[in-house]
Amino acid sequence: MAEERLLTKREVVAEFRRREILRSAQEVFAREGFQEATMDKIAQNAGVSKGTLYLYFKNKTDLFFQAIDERLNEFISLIRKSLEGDHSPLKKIWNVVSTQMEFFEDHKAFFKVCLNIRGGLYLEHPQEYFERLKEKYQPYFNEISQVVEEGCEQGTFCQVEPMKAAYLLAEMINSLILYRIIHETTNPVTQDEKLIYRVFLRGFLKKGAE
Amino acid sequence: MAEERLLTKREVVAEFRRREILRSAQEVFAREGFQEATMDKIAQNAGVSKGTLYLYFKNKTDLFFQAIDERLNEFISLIRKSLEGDHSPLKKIWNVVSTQMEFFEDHKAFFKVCLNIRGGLYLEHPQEYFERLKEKYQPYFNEISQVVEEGCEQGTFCQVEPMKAAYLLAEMINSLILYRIIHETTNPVTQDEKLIYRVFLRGFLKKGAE
DNA sequence: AATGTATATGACTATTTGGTCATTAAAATA
DNA sequence: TATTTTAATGACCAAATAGTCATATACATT
Repeated sequence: MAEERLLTKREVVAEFRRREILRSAQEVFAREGFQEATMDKIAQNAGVSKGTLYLYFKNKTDLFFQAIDERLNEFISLIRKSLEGDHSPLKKIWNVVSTQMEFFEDHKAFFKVCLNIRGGLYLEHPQEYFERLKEKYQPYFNEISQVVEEGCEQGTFCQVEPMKAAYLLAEMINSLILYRIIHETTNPVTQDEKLIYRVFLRGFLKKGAE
Repeated sequence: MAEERLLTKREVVAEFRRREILRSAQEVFAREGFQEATMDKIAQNAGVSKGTLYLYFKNKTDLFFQAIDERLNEFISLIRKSLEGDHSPLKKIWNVVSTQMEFFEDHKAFFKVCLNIRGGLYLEHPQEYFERLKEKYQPYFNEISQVVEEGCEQGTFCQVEPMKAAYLLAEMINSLILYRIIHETTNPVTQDEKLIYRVFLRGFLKKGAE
């Protein structure tokens, strides 16, 4: 049996603090955006002093991106899981659509933060962070474009630059999430999922396929 | 003949200043985003002192939204013009796609500002401004959804919530503009216009129509 | 030309806030 | 329990910057 040192009380508390700060940061950033979310608010919300934030995170930007990182990992891994196994490209597209729509339906605040980053922050943050995030997001686009490529090879989809198709799909999904947020729609997401699925497929399906 | 008082030198200069400040603001906001664009930078860029900015605009937010307003008007009126006359819904969709893609191809910086607003600023600005902007953008969505509605009535398009179709179209276009920006694509936009047109139409066209 | 009026200026103020650090408290260790 | 090590605190600092206002300048009017 491996010699597993028990965690000291110190380490347990530290881990707990870290998580509590991240949770608090996610909350405040989502609610107020980057600028309005002050370190004081985040600290207060987490029930620690401001100084403590700096024991666990280098600076505000660092905290921000670590807070996002977690959720983004969760999202990416959900998408990955939904593409496991050897389903048809059609089925995989459906899985992406429904996974993403449902995820953001449950995390509207996080969705806003994502838009926020894409639109604004890469003007206002060190390039370095934006690059890292882009890298993080890349697998998502890669997965989709791979599915499209499969579809092309199998002759289900018509010839198209797979990455562009991936962008199109991603934004089509975003558009309806945005629609739901702006119009405060509450009816089931399934309808919207079906709409996107249909439009996307019709757009890319080869005549006669499936 | 109406008694047209000539503008005094004062008034001419004032109008010139106003325009020069707006132009400068558009430039700096587009390049640096809202936060990083300081009033000092804008003033310097316009070749006036900071105090002068406040003679013409209430505050920074006001200047920002007025700067956007102009471009947005230009955009909306281009879209409107492209929809004038009684073309078929198909032709109109094509006009929207090509007008929008070409406009933003020429105004990438402004496109970023738009994303910026949509994503972030409505967390960080007085609600009031966001509402006004939303109102401003509304005609765009109305025009498109009207075209879709026409198409439905004429039996060209299949039944669909027109406003959702409008959102979908708008974001599909955005997605490829974004793609072009991120991948620094320089090949002609026409290809991308065609792609969107095809996907959108296939998605919404009734079987057998056109 | 002299006087009055509107505009421009930029040093200055007030505030906000990210980040620090000397001090205190708590936990590990001997 | 005494001592050492580590973590937490929050008053404090420095920098940035939106917005102001007394002064200076340019224009209009008589």
